[in-house]
Amino acid sequence: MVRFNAARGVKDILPPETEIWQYVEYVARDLFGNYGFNEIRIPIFENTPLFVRTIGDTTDIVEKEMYTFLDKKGRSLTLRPEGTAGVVRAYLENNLYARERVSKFYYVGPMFRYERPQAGRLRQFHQIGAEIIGTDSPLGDVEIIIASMDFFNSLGLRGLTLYLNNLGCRKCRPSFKNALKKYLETNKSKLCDDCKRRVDKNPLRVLDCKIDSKKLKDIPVIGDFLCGVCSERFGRVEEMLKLLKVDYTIDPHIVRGLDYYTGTVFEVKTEALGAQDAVAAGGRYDNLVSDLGGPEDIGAVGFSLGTERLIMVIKTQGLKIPSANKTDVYIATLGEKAKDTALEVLFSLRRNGLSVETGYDKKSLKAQLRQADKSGARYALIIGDDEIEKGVFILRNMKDATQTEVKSGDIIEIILKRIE
RNA sequence: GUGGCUAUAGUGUAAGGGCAGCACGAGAGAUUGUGGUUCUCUUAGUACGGGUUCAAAUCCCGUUAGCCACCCCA
Repeated sequence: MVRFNAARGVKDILPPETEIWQYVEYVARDLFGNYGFNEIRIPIFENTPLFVRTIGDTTDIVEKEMYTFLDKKGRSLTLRPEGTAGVVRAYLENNLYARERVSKFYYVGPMFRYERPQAGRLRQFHQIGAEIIGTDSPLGDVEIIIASMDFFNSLGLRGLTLYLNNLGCRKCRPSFKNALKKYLETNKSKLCDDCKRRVDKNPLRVLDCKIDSKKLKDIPVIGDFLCGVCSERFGRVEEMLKLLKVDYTIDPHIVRGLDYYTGTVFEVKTEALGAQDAVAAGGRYDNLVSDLGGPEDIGAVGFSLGTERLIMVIKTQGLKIPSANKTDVYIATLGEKAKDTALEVLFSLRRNGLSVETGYDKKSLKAQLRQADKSGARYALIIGDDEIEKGVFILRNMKDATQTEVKSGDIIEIILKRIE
């Protein structure tokens, strides 16, 4: 017997875990709504060049992690590995910059990266993200950072740390990059093999290499190279965070794996997971809109969080989530006539907004009540042939095991009254 | 992509060359039409493919998958 397996690195999300997903997404919609973000729904796949251009052709994501395929007309398409590129593409394609000064979006959905799977690292995973496009104000940076922290806090997460860095802008980053490159070349012998490759291709990445970062003394620090505008803005971000009493740690090793980042970048890490501890990350990307052919000087900032990782933290910290979908009434029947009556009552109760269950197979009353108990129903409605003769049903309170005969004609009214 | 660990009923585990067991779950029943506790019964498993051996869940090889670290990141 051949059985089918899910593809590697993908996961079924089953009840009751889907309740956590629904709750997390509900809280996200509510909170981002309060922050002025509107939902945007963008395609799962895009033309491949969009991702190559925005994420950067020497990044790991583009070099080895994309699900890229040809369609029947030979076009190269790619399953989105992240959300920002698609959002910015949609923003430009729909000329949203002409419609409003600043656009704020959030999105929810699956992303795809061909990586070796591990707990918290899947090939299809889910992100919730938000973007502010149309301003380079430090207030945007702070809104994005605080929206993400508030989101985690409102779910009750503990043990999170916010790490912050600044990557500089078009003006100041090149001088830092050159200094770094020069330094790395003279110290090349100390580097690991991966980093030796990076020196030419993407020197910034050496900064977050765990092997080398400790060995390299007096390596250039971006902070010393920031131009006036960048350091002023970053100072303002720090001021606002302090004013709002948001704790953070400056970490010069945060460089991000996507090339479009400029200025403020951040990661939120948890102590509850293993090596896959980044639960959210983001930053400013002031050049991306113009790089994709849009107007100059449209600043933007955004972040995304990994839903699977978030839910892992929720589970390991044992956080409570409100449970939904409780059965109100379970209908049990006795006899043949009762079946038809029960059928009518079942649907009319449901049409009155009640959550009602009944059994599918012929079973003893005992078994039916057992099912009722298991379903968590507050009431069992027992419909028997004898009672039908008298024009009544038996309404049993499952919690205190009391039961009363109620007139069958009044059943909806009575149950609605008791349930509320 | 590199290195390592692991794989036994739905779930969690035991058996470490010689009869696959336990707990939970699920289903049925315990004097006729009344749930939860208790008791009884039933259900269901050695991931897949090879090899060694009289004999393999157990040893070996391969595959697949999960996990850990690296890498990377959400």
